[in-house]
Amino acid sequence: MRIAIVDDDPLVRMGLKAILQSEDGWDVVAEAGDGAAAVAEVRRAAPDVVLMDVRMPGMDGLEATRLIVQAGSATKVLVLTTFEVDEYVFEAMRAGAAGFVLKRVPPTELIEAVRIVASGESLLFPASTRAVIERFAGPGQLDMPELTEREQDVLRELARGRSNLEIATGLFVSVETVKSHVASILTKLGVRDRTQAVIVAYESGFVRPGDAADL
Amino acid sequence: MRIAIVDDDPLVRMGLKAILQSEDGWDVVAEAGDGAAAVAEVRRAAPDVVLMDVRMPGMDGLEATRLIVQAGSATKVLVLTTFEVDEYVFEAMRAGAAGFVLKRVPPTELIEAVRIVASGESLLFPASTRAVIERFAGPGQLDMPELTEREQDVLRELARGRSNLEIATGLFVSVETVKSHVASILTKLGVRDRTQAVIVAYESGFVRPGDAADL
DNA sequence: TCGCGCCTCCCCCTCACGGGTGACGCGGCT
DNA sequence: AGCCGCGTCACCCGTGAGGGGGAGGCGCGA
Repeated sequence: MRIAIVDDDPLVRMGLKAILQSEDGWDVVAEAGDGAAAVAEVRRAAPDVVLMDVRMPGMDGLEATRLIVQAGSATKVLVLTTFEVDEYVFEAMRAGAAGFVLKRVPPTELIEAVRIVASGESLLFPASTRAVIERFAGPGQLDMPELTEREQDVLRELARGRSNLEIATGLFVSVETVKSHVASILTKLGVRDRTQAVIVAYESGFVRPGDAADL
Repeated sequence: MRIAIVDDDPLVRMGLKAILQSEDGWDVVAEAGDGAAAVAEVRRAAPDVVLMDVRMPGMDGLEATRLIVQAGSATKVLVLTTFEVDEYVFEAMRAGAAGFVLKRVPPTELIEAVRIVASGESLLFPASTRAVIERFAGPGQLDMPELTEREQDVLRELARGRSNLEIATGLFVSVETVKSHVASILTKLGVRDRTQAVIVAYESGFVRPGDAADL
């Protein structure tokens, strides 16, 4: 197992190195103190796993992760962080990280985490998993507080790509009524047309990918 | 810690019960062999955690999970499954499950999992986490193979709610060109209007919530 | 060399959409 | 009683959007 360690604090690097090299056959083949150096080192050493700190001077760990993953290397990135900032988790996932753990986890768990990401699987620490589930699956379905019940019905229909006429027949009302609701939705959401309304619906979590499985 | 066990196999229930009751202060306060009974038992016993099997005769575990979560109880649902079917994971997350683990995990991990979900956090086993990350963060950004480069550019603009004119100025071409690209996109995606195109873009993962952070 | 896909641009035509305005019945709140 | 939000429906009007054509340039492979 070939491992790279990226952290701006030399002491943290030493600590991690000591933990990881206690495993038979594990080798720390590269170290870096900032994102740019990390990208270069990974390109050079082609490790199996990179332990990547988030907060670093210069290029941060998330940007470095993005570059490493987009370079198409087989190297897996395990992001380490001191604080449980949800936004880091989402950014890290989008950057292509294979895992996200807290620095303070016990050595055995850290070793297990490295083993898991090296095998192609992924893991997040429990609080992040909760955040991800909430964001992914959503708190059920958000309820656009400013919209009335009926308006939410219409917005759901909009988000399924229905025309005003289709919505009207589906909701058993006249097209005029639908238009009136749509107009109200547009002004309340502060958008220009139905397309933007649908985008807001997706971005806000009011509807989620998977809701319109058909089409 | 008050726990409910839901599984159609009495032997599995016995096994789980034995494992969980080996912990001090942990009590299995309800059991059920199908989804409907599970919902009723949880309503009656109000346990802290439910271990929920997916495959069951009658109402399955995912539907039962949905009902339990939507009922607004504080009970956390930990879904157990024999096979690593990704689709189950997504359904479980959307149903509101707090965790998703394989039945075959060692007892210590199962106990740890129960402890985690009871504390309000969540966990998934590593293969599921990988699947979730891939689906959530996506493989970067999918590339609608049937669309040409330029058409993908236009679709991205559509997915940000831009009008034809805005797209034209943004891409430094004429409105006519944009209209022609849009027409091509609509026929290729087999949809009727730009709104449906945007929906397809979201549903297919071509764009993801967060891509249009503005608006 | 020819064809073909892609990108670009143009014209005409139709219509669903969206803005503006007004109206009615209903229920709840004061 | 009065008011107001909600849901329902209606009409007019302007315009953006989409369908159906056609056309030229460019690069690439047959």
